[in-house]
Amino acid sequence: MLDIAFIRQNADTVRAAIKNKRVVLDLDTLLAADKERRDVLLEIEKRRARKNEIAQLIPKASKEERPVLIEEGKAVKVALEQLEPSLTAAQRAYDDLMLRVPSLPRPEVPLGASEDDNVEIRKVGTPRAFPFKAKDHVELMTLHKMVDWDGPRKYAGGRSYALMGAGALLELAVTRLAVDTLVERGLTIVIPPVMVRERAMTGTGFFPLGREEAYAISADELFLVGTSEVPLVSLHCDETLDAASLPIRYAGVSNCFRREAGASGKDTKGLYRVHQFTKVEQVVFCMPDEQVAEKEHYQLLGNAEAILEKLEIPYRVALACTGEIGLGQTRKHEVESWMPGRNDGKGAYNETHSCSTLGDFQARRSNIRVRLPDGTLGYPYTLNNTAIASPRILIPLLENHQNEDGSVTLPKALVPYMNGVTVLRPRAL
RNA sequence: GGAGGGGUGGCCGAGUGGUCUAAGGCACCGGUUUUGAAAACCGGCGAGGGUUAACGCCCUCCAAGAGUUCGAAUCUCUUCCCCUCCGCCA
Repeated sequence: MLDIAFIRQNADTVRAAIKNKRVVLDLDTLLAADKERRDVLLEIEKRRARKNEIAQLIPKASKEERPVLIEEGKAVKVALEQLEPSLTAAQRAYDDLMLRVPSLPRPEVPLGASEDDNVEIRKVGTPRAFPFKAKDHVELMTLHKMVDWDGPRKYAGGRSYALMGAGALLELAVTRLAVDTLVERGLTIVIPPVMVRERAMTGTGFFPLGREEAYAISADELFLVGTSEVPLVSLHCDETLDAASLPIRYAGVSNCFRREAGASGKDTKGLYRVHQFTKVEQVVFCMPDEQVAEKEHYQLLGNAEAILEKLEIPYRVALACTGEIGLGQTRKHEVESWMPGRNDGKGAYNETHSCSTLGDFQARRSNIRVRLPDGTLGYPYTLNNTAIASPRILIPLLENHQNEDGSVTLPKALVPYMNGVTVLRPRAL
């Protein structure tokens, strides 16, 4: 969310952001709604002022004056009752449009419409040249009996799966490795609620535009979160933070739920795109200062890279273009891990992490403020980045570390988390 | 799930239909005093919005929403949250 005063004064800048971010929104409709809302408000406030005046006069009025004032009070009340619905309507229209205004991309964000316009920053690690025919994760996991593919699809629907045996152990292991890495780096671990109210979804920017992406628990008016970013940011909703308490750095561990509406038929094979997964997510609140935020941003990125390096997975980092960054994001880096089995076995870099700065977008929507050193109130900046998301990360993990016989040599860092096992061997049928 | 008690400014807390423009205290900030500090005394001290060149003026906010009334922190209804007890339960 942007400040309406800012929008009024910088309409062209905002218009450009709307266009570059490919958001569907007519800014003039918003500006008109804002004008309408203020016009009606002015009319109503005039009458409310009179209403208050009359209420104060009545107790002091003489016997003769009193009935006259009460009559006028009644008339003002009726007038207000007639005007108020139009204020409610104007306010609602305005609020709805305001929630659709994107934040402004940082100057370094490249202009572009699709991921082809993202700018590669660096590649780390070199994809292996396999001297044998490499298997993809579906083959490997089937071979190791790491997944039950069929049972869950019967009782839980498409894109369902059950991690079994070594597959389940691997998820716990990479999760714990990520958690330990982040705790060591000073983040506070949080296991938050995964069912939240609408305000948390709206407050973090996932609603109203991403509504169809979330699972709704209608009986209780709750929603399943698609990332623990939602409850972690909401942890401080309606609060005024002390400047001294910033930065606040959290690492959330949770299951994440995504309907993948609009992705039907896409990535249906294997565990790349699923409805339910486990994720360790980093969330930071910092002072509203671009330089501070930038430093935090690269720290979050560095944390994710450190985890990938521990897992010995080759990856690349790309700066997402304007068309690829979300409504609230002002800058986003994607970390793409090398997955040898993708792209018909030719291999491809695919997104496993996403590192974003959101400026004050979420803080404004979630009503999170910070007392600045000069005594005034401001909105803290928020940032987030994936630390690990499983099972997606198991794809590059297994595919990159496989051997010709289908066994998988675990990266050293993971061995302690797998109870000392160094090589996973296919289970005999 | 059942019964009961609560929710007032950063915190504590008074307030049960009209001078509530929310008392008082604590905390905080400024000043006087002091070598400095403390204490004492004096003053200041919430947020959001509208309007204005500015000073200022106005509106809204006593958990949230709706209602009664000329007028609501106060009365009614609904919801949320906290506490106590009972029930159920990993």
